[in-house]
Amino acid sequence: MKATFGEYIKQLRTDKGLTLTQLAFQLDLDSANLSKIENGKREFDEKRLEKLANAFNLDLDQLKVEYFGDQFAKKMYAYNCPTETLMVAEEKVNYLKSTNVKQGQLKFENEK
Amino acid sequence: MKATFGEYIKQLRTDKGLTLTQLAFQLDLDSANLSKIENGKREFDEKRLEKLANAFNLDLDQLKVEYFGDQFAKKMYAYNCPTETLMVAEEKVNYLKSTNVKQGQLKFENEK
DNA sequence: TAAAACTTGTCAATAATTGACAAAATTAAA
DNA sequence: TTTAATTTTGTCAATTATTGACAAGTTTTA
Repeated sequence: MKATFGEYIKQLRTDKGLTLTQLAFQLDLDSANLSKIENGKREFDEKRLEKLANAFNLDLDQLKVEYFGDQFAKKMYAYNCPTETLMVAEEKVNYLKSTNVKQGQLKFENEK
Repeated sequence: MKATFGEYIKQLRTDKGLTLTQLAFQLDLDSANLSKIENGKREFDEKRLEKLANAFNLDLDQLKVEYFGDQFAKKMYAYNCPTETLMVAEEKVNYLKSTNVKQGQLKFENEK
């Protein structure tokens, strides 16, 4: 397993024999900044997930799994959260789905 | 279950018969802003989790479960992430723990 | 109906993220 | 080796997001 999403991208990129510049172009990103992302010095912005999926012909859902799984894990690790946290997250997301909360009602929804 | 962390705070607060002003003071927060937090119009800042635990004599770990569980759920809901995301998160956090990544190595670690 | 409690709106101040570029370091090719 | 390509690192202004603060409104309660 790759520890970070950055390493995951790097893997994809090198497997396909792309240079940073080439991939960065597809992601509408500076190659220097892509390098930082790959090396965990910057975050990959979620607004580029779709472009990333396109670049490598990946399933967007699978990419979300990798991306957010990584985000959550880092948070958990940084804040030393009990594993239970993820169970509660699951309950809550089911609850949200079941109540079908309107867009914009939750603060998070405002994000792009 | 409470849908949001804000509602959870409100519950705690009203159960204890505190006013917004009283709790806000303990959290070093403006009462108007606490109101927004309770109503999901603002995020509760993680740096105040400890104060919140103190105010209600709660276990900090349990609070983290509620807080981050809520955060993750909202993200998942907003971005329509597959449930699988949480499994991957669990794997990854275990991986991080097992490799005992040094502080500061991960971008996230820089946060307070 | 007056006071207390709560909510909402706004905005400047602060903080975080981003894009951009230069320059170093590393790697690959000739 | 030299040279070119690639990658990494550092920096910083610009953009964007979050926060604290306060005023003004509404709702609740005594």
